[in-house]
Amino acid sequence: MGRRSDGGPASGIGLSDWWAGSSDSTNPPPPVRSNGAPTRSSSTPRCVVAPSNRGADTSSRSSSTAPVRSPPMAKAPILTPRAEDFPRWYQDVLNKAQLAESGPVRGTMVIRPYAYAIWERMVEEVDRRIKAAGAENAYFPLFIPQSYLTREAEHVEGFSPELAVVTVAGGKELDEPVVVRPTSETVIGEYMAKWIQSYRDLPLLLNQWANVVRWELRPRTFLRTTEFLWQEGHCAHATEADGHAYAARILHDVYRDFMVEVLGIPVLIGVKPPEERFAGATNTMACEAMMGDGKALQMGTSHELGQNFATAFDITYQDESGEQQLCWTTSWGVSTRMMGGLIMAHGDDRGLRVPPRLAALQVVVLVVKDDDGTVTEAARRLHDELAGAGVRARIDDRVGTPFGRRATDWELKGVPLRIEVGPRDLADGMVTLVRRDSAEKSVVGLDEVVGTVPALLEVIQSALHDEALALRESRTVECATVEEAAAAATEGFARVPWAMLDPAALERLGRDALTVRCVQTPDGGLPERLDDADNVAVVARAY
RNA sequence: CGGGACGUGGCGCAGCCUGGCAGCGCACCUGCUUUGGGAGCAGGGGGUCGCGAGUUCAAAUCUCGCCGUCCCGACCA
Repeated sequence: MGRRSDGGPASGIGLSDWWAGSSDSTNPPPPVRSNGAPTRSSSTPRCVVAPSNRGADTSSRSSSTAPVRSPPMAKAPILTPRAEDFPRWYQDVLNKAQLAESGPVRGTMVIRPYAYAIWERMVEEVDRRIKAAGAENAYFPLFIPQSYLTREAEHVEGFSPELAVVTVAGGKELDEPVVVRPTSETVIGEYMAKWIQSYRDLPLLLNQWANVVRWELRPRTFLRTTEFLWQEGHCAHATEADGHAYAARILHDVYRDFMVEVLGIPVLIGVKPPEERFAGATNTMACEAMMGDGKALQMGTSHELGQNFATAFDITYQDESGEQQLCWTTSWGVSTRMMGGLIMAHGDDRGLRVPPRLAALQVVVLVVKDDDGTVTEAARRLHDELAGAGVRARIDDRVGTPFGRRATDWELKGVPLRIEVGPRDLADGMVTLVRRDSAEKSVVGLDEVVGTVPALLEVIQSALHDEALALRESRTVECATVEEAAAAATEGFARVPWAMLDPAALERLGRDALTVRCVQTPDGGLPERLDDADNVAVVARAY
């Protein structure tokens, strides 16, 4: 939840060969809108929401024999190569893999079914961990009285520029404007105050899955959108130590565990410097990941709110000795921004690569061609067998569509493993397995597939993780001076002594759009105090 | 808010300067041939040219106004 906190025939032509050759023509960018987003002219708005204030390898059946050549007239790349223009590549992936597009209102997005299925998998996995950590799901309203926001000074100040405020509803001016929630500390605080009477009611561990709205000036699909989906946990604890421990536990056991084990994205954990704290928090901890271009993305945050909200909303309890005490609250969240992280951390020049544990679709069984129905039938049996073994699989038997088109499409979508079933393979009782992460192919007996696939998926899972980790390590530099850090952070992460970063140093870094992403202990742990002498700051460019 | 661009079938664009039947690529539909890496050929459907006024025999094209979008900056993370 942090404010703003929150991826032919010529049988020997490798995809990389296609690109090597020429072609200037990069695929057109996707700016989506064209003419007329219909302007609604209906005169009586029932509800007005206004922003406040400011307004193949492949191919080759065996790669070893693939002749290396770059065809003179290579086809245009499907995607803008990552190295050429990373943001454009990102947009191309969103479009070509049919992940998302922008909505009619600036900053909004439409999440298409394939991407939404991935999001649902994220929700499943995160939700399970949240419940394991003891929190319970609940739901609080989208609309919040504006007066609630104003009760916590820093909170309002932080959020007011991005609020969408409803001033007219039901055909009338409202007596008190209502804000569309940018986060729910305030409403939930109000109810926590009602529900908590004694120390026996603590800790109160709540979570909700919801959408929130923060009016953004520079939206980017998934990374920063005006409306996004997330999970926000809100807890009340008896002591500061309990709150701290729980916020840290969420960061470790829910977020980092999910990101590393399921998303396959290595993340740094650390404490945010004061300027990057959530509005109203006394401490903000975060998971930071490195994207394919070396920039940092904050993937999740966990906050200690001290007694700020407890004071503002009168969240108190009676302790064992009968005294009234103020609670210590925490809040934590991860959002659809993780979809952006997934794309940018794992995507390659062929498109998305979804790690198998996350994938809503792990295996696509592709019928290469079929003249008499036997191939499709064999593919179906294989599919059913895989599904029976718990593999999330689907069949692609659209034999009317050329093989290459279908193969390319599934690669764009990043399905971890493709099983090609064709007449040639089948004649030998074999099928071809093609890994999305490495493009490696292997030929396996029909009856061995089910025994092979689950383990292979795990191999792919760790290969993706390891690749992301290797990238991060290769682009992380230990620095002893601010100038060194400024140079290193342009390409990746610079680790510098936190004690060295006085205001002048931060100012210097800021000139190159570099910020402190988090502060860690020397071995990468969560520091107990921000100002411990040997703390290390991770400096980078950030999304 | 300052600066700069751009609005033409679903998407990407040409046409505008020099007014005269609204075009191209992709996508889509039909048929045939194809199918082990982005199919080919033939045929076909789809557009009040952002909106409104003006000039003109005639406006996508010229003029004025408005709206919208994008980029850079600012702001914000």
